[in-house]
Amino acid sequence: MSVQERKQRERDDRERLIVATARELAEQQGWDAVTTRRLAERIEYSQPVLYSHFRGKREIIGAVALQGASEMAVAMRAATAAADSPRARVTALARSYLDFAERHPAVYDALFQLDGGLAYAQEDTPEPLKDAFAALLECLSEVAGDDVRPELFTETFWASLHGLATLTRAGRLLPEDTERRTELLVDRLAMPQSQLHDAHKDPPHSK
Amino acid sequence: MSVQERKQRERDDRERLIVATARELAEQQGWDAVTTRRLAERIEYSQPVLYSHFRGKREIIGAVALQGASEMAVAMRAATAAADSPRARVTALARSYLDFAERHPAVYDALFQLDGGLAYAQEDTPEPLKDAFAALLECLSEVAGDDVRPELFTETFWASLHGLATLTRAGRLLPEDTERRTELLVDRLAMPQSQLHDAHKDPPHSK
DNA sequence: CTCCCTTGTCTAGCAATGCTAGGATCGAAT
DNA sequence: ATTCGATCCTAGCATTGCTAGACAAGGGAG
Repeated sequence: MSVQERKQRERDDRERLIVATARELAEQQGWDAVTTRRLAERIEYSQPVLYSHFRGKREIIGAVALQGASEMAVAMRAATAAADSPRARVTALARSYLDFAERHPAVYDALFQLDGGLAYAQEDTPEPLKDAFAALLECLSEVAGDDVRPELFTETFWASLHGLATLTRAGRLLPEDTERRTELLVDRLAMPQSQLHDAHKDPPHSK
Repeated sequence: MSVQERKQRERDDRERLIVATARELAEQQGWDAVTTRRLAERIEYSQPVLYSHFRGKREIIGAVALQGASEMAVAMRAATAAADSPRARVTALARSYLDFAERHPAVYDALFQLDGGLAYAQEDTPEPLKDAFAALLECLSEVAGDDVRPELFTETFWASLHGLATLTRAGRLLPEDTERRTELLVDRLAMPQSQLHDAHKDPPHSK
């Protein structure tokens, strides 16, 4: 019995090695450089071994994505915990999100840019993904305002951050103004505390 | 001399045919299906012909992207022209942007998702791209507010739209709430007319 | 009208990709 | 010690982007 356990443990180790190596390779040279051959060579096994752990390259990307989602959730919660006002929390959240995307571009790609074969916004969405969204939701609910569902607000804020992250990384936006764009986003999107409970009374519509 | 002109004309026709076919194929079956072989077969030439017009697949994607940028600029200008208040113009702009992304996913991918070998946010950025950004800028300058550079505001708003567009199309966001998310974005990001000239007096900061 | 030579096109092929079939090998249980 | 099953690797397939080199067509000079 113990021998089977050992084998299973070795198998798990190897699976972790595969994911870690894929991630490392992707961070170093981009996902295009992550070929099954190179990956196999780095883990010092032959290619078919990869397919005994994962259905294919997609699932490997998916595994990296899940790992990244967990880390991202941790990072965001840590960042928001250090701030003391709702407003400061949102700023910290936004910074931490964009910082993660910038420092782990390959992981961010695996999560949101590439096809990792993961289900999103559904029941069978993997736990780490739900949790990362939950981390966003926890912080952003505070400043959503009374006139919008917190989920809807979170989705919108998240999409904005995602847009900033991807366009910047793709060279569509110059990185110098990232901080200013972040501030703008937080300033305008997040409801100031004072308006949180009387937003319905005097909505600042012009017409 | 006339014979050379004819040849050049035929060459130009064929180039247009290549781009149009690539776009069509991409819209029908996705960019993955756009292989040099399939493309060559559809235009009824051999693969090397493609390389006498474009350096490679990337440049073909780039050509589709430029075409798309022009069309997008036209669509956005048409949408905003029909509205009469700054606020209505921004809403129309946002809807038209997201509508374009939804109806021409392949073109949108060529523009912002794939590598078409184009320069962005630089001097040598192709004219159609600059113009598409200008179309955004024209409309959004009106509601940027006094405390932000119009360019910065446009970039941020654009990034938000881009985030919504990509996350929705990738299945990360459910399409049902698109309209509500758009409204939220416009409501919060676009400065209401009334606050345009006294935003500096009493900024709604909570601290 | 005939020959040549440029221009343009195609056939065939290369290296790299994701993925798989089939055989070889190793080790555990009898 | 032997059998048998799990595990792994060699070898290969089809497809990809891209290119070299052969080949043909057609205009210009004699």
